[in-house]
Amino acid sequence: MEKQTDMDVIDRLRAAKLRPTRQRVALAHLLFDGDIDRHITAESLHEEVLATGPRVSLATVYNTLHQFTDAGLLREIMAASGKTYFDTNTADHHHFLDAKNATLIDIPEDQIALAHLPEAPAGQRIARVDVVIRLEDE
Amino acid sequence: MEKQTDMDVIDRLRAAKLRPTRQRVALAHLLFDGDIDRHITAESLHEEVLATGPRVSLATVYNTLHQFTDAGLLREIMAASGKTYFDTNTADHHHFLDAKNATLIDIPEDQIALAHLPEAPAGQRIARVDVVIRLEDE
DNA sequence: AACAAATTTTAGAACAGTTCTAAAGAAGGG
DNA sequence: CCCTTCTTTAGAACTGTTCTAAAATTTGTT
Repeated sequence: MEKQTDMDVIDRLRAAKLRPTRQRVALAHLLFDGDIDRHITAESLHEEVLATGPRVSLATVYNTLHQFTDAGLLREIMAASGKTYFDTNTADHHHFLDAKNATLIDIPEDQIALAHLPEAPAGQRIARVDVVIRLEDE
Repeated sequence: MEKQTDMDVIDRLRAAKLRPTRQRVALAHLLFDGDIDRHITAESLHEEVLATGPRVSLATVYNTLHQFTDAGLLREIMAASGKTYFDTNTADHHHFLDAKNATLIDIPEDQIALAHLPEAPAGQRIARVDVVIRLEDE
């Protein structure tokens, strides 16, 4: 995804039924401009927005991350280490976890073949399959 | 694993280079007697031990869970929901996650076939692969 | 059994990450 | 513009976990 104009971002927010406030526009630019997949935490995004954009409180960053996640613009990652990570790549894919550096690395979905999955228990269905490959130093 | 005598448990602790204190013996019985795989948190185990055994502080439960994990008697599970879960089944296996009830269900390893895995990044090796199948209501 | 040394437990404080609260501010529609 | 609704905010509150320093227990040695 290339650098977006404010208008692009505003449309995106409107489509998600979120008012395009100054704060949300700034956060959306940070999250969705550029084409790299990002793994961010509330704290890291907060620091980032403070460094460049308008003043945004940490509470708003949390609110916004959850709203974006509910709207399908972000995905919450099953993280280690107590912190919640959000992934700007909402396609199905998996992760390497470098526990020592608390870092996640994307693995494209087609690089892992899940040959057969068990049945979900009665009354429930599979929402999503997450594979986390934990790394350690050689 | 069947109900163990204190002696069984004490030997197990000694083998892990842990002094068999009253507290650790009580916790080990709760964790390892009976043959069901258990998914516990520090808090849940603390309540359980208070209900039946000697007084054990929450700090000791945390300490013990980490010591048992380091000794390979427990495994820490990549959980959702901020809480840390410990699994008495230390064999390779995977989990269903019922997010609504914050419950984990074991999936035997042979019920999931991981056909091919990507290479670990240079200088690192794969420590462990966790598959979490997130469930939702039908 | 008594002693000293080493380890463990403990209560409570401290801490990190996240959510809540209630008041002030901004956005959208007539 | 004005009114209603939604959003942001600072700070308090909360949850799960770790830390601290003192008291208690365990172990090895006599």
